[in-house]
Amino acid sequence: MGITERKIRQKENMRTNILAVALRLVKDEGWQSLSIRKIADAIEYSVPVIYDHFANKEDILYELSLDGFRLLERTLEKNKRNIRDPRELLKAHAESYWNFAFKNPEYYQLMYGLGMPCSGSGKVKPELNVFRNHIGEAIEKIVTDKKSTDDETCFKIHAFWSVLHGLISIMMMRCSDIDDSTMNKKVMDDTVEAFIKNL
Amino acid sequence: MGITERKIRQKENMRTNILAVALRLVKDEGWQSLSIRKIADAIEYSVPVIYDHFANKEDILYELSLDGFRLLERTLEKNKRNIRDPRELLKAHAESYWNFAFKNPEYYQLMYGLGMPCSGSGKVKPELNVFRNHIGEAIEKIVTDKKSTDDETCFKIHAFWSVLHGLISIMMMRCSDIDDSTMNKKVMDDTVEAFIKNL
DNA sequence: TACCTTTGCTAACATCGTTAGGTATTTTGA
DNA sequence: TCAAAATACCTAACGATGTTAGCAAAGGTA
Repeated sequence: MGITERKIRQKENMRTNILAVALRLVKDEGWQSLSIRKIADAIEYSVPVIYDHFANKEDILYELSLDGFRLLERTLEKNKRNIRDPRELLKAHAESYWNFAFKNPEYYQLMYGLGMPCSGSGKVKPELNVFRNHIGEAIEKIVTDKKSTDDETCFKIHAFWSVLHGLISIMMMRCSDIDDSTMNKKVMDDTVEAFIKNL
Repeated sequence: MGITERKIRQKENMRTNILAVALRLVKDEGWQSLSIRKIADAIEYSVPVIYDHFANKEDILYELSLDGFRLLERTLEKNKRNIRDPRELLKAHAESYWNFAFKNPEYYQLMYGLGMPCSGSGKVKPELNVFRNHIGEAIEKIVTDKKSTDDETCFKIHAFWSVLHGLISIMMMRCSDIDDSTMNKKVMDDTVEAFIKNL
């Protein structure tokens, strides 16, 4: 039954093609101007075809955001494989997180609903825990040597995530402010440094 | 010429009325469902009247966000009047900032473009400096006693702002996560405490 | 009275997400 | 092999959006 398999492959191709085209449009023109009709145009099919593969526009955006999480997770996992010292690992994670955000601002904005349509009512994304899992793991390794309760560790993870996310999202919304661009990076480095010392 | 003055007053009334009605709609139904036509309906005028007072929808949202900044600034100024010890003042500012965000989530989301339409391409808001000005002032007072460069102070301000904003926006997007609601507050308190000690 | 500005409206345009319904084409089952 | 069922794909529409053109009535001014 090679024929049906080819059909399934074609169907999946269509799906990934829609996502790829959507991402391209977003990178070129921003979230605000992404429309179903533009996607249909770009894949050279009529509009309803898109609804054979996705329930609605939000679904497409959601799926794209999952791609973003997967991409981020891959880089964090690479750190984990390559770096054994937990403090160095934590620093590398922070750096990777930062770089991911500014190399893929479209992804980051979508993943965390920055300046996005309908992010408030969207599904809760379990992938938000990517950060908690990886950064958390590194922090826990550092902390186990010391005398810290689980709660305290959890707080540290949360605080750490917040600084990073705060710095990134504040910088993203003031992107015209070039002065801040070097400063933000330094603030992050300093904060990470201070954090690790205080663990 | 009392007549023309009355007319001007009426015009301003219309303007503030539009803003008030828009805010009400937003609080009731969320940003996503705010529309010019709904506003027109609520003020009992036809749609084009709104465009006599605002250039476009984004302009209305922008103006609303300025109201948010003013509201926040007022509470910070009240702190400044009432609290003299800079460390206590800084703690109070953080608390006020936090409370403002969760008492007025619509405002906060609009001010910082969380899950909002077209926030990316909007004007740069000089009012973003509200935080820098007030929190910065408190931090500087604490720091002047010590040996710190201006740059270091600036970094501290930025880092402090980032933790707060990060905690708030992360909590806002995971609003279903009730467990986090108490934790976040504690993380903030702890972080503020740690920050002040490290200044 | 004649003119002009203001005030407000109706109606339209273009775009959006989404869906109903139809027409070929292909696959399936007897 | 031939009818039936499923698939692939389209056109056309619905309702809602932001925005604007153009017109009518009202009020002030000369």
